[in-house]
Amino acid sequence: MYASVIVEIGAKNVDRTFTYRVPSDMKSFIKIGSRVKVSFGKQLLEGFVLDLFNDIDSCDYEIKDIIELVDKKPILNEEMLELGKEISNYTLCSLISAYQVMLPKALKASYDTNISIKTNKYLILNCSINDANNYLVKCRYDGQIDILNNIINNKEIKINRVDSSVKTLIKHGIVKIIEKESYRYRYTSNNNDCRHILNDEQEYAVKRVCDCFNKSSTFLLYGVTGSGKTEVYMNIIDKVVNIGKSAIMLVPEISLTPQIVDRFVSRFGDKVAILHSGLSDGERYDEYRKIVNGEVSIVVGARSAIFAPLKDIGVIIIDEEHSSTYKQDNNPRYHARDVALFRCKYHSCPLVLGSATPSLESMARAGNKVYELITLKRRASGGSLPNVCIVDMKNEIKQGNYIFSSVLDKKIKEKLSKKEQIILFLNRRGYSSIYTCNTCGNVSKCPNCDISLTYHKSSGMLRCHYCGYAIRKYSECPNCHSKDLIDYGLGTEQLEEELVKRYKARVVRMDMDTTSKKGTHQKIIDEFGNYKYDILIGTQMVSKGLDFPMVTLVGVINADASLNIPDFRSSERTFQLLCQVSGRAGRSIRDGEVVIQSYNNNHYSIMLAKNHDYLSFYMEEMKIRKQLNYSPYYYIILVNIMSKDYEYSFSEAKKIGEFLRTNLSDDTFVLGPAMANPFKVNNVYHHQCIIKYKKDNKLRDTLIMLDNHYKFNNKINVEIDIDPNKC
DNA sequence: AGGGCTTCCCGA
DNA sequence: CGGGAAGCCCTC
Repeated sequence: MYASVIVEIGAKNVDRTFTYRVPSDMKSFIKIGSRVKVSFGKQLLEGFVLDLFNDIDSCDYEIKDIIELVDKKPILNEEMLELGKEISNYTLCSLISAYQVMLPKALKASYDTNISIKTNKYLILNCSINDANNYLVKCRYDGQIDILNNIINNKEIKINRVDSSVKTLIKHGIVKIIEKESYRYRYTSNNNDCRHILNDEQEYAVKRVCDCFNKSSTFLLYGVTGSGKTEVYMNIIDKVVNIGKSAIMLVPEISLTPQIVDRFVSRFGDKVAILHSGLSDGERYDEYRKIVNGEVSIVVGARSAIFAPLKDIGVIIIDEEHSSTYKQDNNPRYHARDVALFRCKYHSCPLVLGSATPSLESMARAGNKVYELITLKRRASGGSLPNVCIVDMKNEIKQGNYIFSSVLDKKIKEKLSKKEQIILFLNRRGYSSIYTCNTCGNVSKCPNCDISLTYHKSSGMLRCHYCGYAIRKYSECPNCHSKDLIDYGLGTEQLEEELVKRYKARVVRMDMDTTSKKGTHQKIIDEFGNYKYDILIGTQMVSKGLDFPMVTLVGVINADASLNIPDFRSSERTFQLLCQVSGRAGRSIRDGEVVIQSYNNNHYSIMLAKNHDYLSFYMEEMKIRKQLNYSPYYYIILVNIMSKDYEYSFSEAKKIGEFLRTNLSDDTFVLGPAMANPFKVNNVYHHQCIIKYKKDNKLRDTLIMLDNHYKFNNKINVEIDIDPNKC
């Protein structure tokens, strides 16, 4: 018997199977999808069996034996084997990396991982109850009597160490030790299961999806913030579980840790497995094993949870479907939505995409009846959407208000006096983003990247947010030795300082710097929820999923930050962000207010966010996308050209641009090459070409040719990003 | 990826 | 001509 094995090396030139002989004692255990150890050249590697066959035509190389079968059961099931091929094909990544990305670290093919299954020891009877009772009668030792009584009452008891009483009991054949797998991660909910009665809109949504349980249809659940989408999801999942099937629920990473998980655990208890980036490798492995062993029927998690090896999936739900976190931004660059579509087809079950601000792509598909649109127009609490006020910061600056406009200032004071809570959003961490010399104009820049350094006051350092480079803040210009240095560009650290100074308020800051340690994120949320603070300030992290009834004011300090990013989706991102942040206010009976400060207060994505007018925004933005031939009218592919050698990078980029233009159809657009933004990261120069196409028969072959041409070239790295997040 | 084998360049 | 670096190619 022979096996086709793909080994753990990710390089393109070994991305194929190699033939190994299956030793006879392995024959009855080895399966397609099994993980094996093999010798490959001089090295020992792990790999996956992708095929098994009995006979082989003569071959001109010597076939080696498989050294070891790593696990009792195959790691990749039939669905995963197929899905891997699909991902590799679609994203042009190596097949092995497509398989590896689906697995937790403990199960990846990798020779040196050693994450073990943790077990607990239990004592059980090793004889009949009668014998045990007889022994009890004769026994004179309290220790043994306690243990034995305990076992008789509880069938088994957990032990941490084997003491002399236990040893004696074992010696007499009365009890024995068994080991059981234990799971490291245990999420306990602090809340009770509080179900809400569905309103008619929610009822209808649940019914529509449940009517399609055996079809692979896709729904777009468009519901304003606070319309009770989560409640709809939970009702759908409840029904799925009741008919004996399983469900996957994806949420964006940042909103995962706190409140949604809590609601799921309190409602579904230990039927739920949770997968997020905060888990250690061991914890993740354990959650994964719960799924494989069929002990859970619901998986809640971030992007990679879409690979959860549940059997018999009844529904997949993607919450905040517009979120860019669903696209992996390194190889393999898969989109969780695409994987979900594959899996829903495979299991013939519905896919639900939910959002208050659906991506234009999804809304357009709903418009074309590819997805079925379900709308939730009302807030579930009956409350109205918060009142949004847009402030023109150009005027405020004239009055000397740089950070807080007079409106925001007044409202902060008002809420503080009423003991209500406030969330302030500022999408920039650190103290100030630019540190510059007033005499010569020299700006502190990262030597490795094309980025200015951000001043972090707490550590006294200037840091690069791209590569991590940091230097101590200097007080003399390195260029002209002037001491006249200033910093500007407000960051969260400075905002925090200002708030404390001005309002004497209790302020807590949530950004990458304050949440890097495990558990700190949750701690901040809990403490803010328990009213230990008046004001929560933060970056992206505070924009999604948080639900605090006492928050009645949300302030956006600088709405322009995301608008000024050179990307065709920046308007869409800004609109989504503003709607989302606004949605944090007034989630209970109290009315909420939102203040948005901006220098572009006439921009449509800011103006339309005022009235949460998604549909108008959709129409407006679609016009622009149509004019500029962008998604969803055209599909986008980004070709990223990276090299440490600037000249070489640029000249190859020009060749690539020409190559694409000559090889692709006439109605496909090729833009560039242009300098990427940022242009230099970690001393690597980035150029890019953008392909915009509707239908192009030559596309796949051309991209594969391009990919093959550069895969052995180690002076330059060419990456092809299908349907990129940013370009 | 990692190792062996070939090639190429420069000084003696 | 020799040695060492750089490039090339193979791994069942």
